[in-house]
Amino acid sequence: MVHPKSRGAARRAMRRGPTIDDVAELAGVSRGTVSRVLNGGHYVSAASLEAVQQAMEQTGYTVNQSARSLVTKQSNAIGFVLSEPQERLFEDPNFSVLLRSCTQALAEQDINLVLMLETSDEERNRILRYVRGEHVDGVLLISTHSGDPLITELARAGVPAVVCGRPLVPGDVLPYVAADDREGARQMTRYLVEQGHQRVGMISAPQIAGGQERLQGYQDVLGRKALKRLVVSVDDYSHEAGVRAMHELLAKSPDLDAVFAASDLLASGALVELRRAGRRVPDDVAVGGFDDSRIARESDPPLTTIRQPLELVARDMVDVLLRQIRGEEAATRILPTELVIRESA
Amino acid sequence: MVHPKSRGAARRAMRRGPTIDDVAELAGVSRGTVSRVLNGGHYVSAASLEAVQQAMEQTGYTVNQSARSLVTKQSNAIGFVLSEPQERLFEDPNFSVLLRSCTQALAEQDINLVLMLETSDEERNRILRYVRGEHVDGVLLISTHSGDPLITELARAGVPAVVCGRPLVPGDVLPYVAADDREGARQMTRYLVEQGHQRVGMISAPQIAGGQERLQGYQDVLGRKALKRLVVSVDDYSHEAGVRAMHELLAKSPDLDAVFAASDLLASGALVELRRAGRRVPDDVAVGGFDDSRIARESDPPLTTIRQPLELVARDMVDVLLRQIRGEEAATRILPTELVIRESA
DNA sequence: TTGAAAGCGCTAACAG
DNA sequence: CTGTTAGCGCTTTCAA
Repeated sequence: MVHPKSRGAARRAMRRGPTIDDVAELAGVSRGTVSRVLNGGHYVSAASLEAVQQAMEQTGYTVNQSARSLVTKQSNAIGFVLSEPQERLFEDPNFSVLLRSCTQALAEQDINLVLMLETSDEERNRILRYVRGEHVDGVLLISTHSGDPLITELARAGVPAVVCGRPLVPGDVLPYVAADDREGARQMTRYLVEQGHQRVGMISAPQIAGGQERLQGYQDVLGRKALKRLVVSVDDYSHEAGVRAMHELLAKSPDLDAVFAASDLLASGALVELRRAGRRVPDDVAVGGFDDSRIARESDPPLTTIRQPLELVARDMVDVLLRQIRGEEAATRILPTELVIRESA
Repeated sequence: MVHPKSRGAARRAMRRGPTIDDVAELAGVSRGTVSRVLNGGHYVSAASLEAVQQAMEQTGYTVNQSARSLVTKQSNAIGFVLSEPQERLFEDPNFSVLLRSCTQALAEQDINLVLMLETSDEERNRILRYVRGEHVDGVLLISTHSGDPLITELARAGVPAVVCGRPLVPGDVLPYVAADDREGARQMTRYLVEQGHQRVGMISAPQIAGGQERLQGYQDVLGRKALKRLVVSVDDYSHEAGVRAMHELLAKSPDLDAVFAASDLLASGALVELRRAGRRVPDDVAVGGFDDSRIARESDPPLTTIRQPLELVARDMVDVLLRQIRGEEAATRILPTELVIRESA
């Protein structure tokens, strides 16, 4: 019986796979030729190519990415960095969609995604060290709160990066991909008004990515000044904040007949509070959300909301990042939103 | 003006950081000594250690993981594989918690998490190739549906791996970490009975991880035979399935006064359907969920549910996997659940 | 079109 | 305790 301590090491040693040399030998060519077929097959005769491919098949060869990276300085991986000081973002249903879509888009190009959480200053430094150490070729950054130092640090380090949503730091230091938050907010506000609602309130979260724009869109339609009493601001896009904000709004403007919440999560909280207050939705108070996330479908009643094309945002982020890595032009992109009418308004 | 194509390459070349030799030179020691401090600092004099650390600081040195991996055969990364043929799992709030907690637990050990989605047979093969190619040292597997081929393939390949939840394949081919689903279901069922409910129905999902056990727990308390009319089975843990199942259950057993749903998502669907049917919760029908996920707090009314210690599950998965990688004993672990009483029952 | 050879940056013996 | 050295598996000149 083998000592347990040694089992892993033993198996690991056994498991060492075929190298480029094994393939070369079997194919009867040099190591250089095998490398050439690995990298596009240019300047290789048909015969050699055939022989090498067969040999690779036979041996079950896989490139050793470490060896390759050591010389090419490319890791074939990108970092997906999530900045979530309040541990909140991870619960956002939008985030899941984004992460899944990015992973998929990258997998199609055979690129791997390594997930990193910026939960503290310490972690941020770990991430920066890691990224600067060329462990990843670039970074997809999901940053929601204003003034995230990571954005400027990444930019300063010259690391290829793209942000989701307009970065909440001064200057356009990094390219970003975002939905057209402002126009989306206009769409919703206009719709609410067109439905005949006289007093349309808003639950806004100006410090969260997109929050400014959503508030501006609302103001674009309803005017900037006269609405103080109809707007309540919260700190994040959470359900709980929605509950509290709705409570406050009802207190300030008991006569309101519609409310636009800056996210579906917020809207779902508003729904709960409205029911508790004995107001029917949409008959007494209409409710509009933003995001068209899963909860929009699952809340009761289902939410009328603004759809953000998140799958597209993800694909575009990946596209912009890869271009940037290749040294091509990488411009910010703004994607159109769409009104989705359900039962809440 | 530089041609755009070359910009990336140029910057990349510039960015090449300090190597172990630079540090060695600056510290006035050999490359071997630097390597030693990098790997635990054993057999190094206090003076050398000090000098090296200072030199590392000064140069801003970071190890080149590729070079290291090339010789150690360890990638310092683990794969987090999510098998989700129906794209459903990613929307499960439990999954987010699991992913976040695993990422954090690994980050604490300075290990990176690479995320992989098994969305198709093709993707599964890509994952297997990748894993066999030693790109990761081990795999954390989240597999919910029965008969996932990845489980057996991973086991056959001899890759260190641990599954979340009891794997739905015959034989214990891989160690796993799970909450005590069966006992949790008993806790809930008992509670419902103790509250005086006479006809306790169940919405079960026997094909999903933990689903069998949750049904068994219910049957442990209420008896196996007599309850056919009170149990409805669904295909997954989704909200929509909950709506449909509740509808069906109400049709089959209009007199039921409580229902235990095998997940919070399912329970939230049941809540919607009950309201539509004009039944008050908990007065007419009490509802119990399972998971204590975010929705349990956010649904209306908040759900009485069974808490799964997911953060703990995640930490234990990481622990079991790392042990396995080190060649130590790696045993399956079952974690206790807890009844959380809110307003729905 | 191909082979030979020189590293990439690091770890792990091995002598000292 | 420390320096020296031999690779790890691959890409990439450079000649041929």
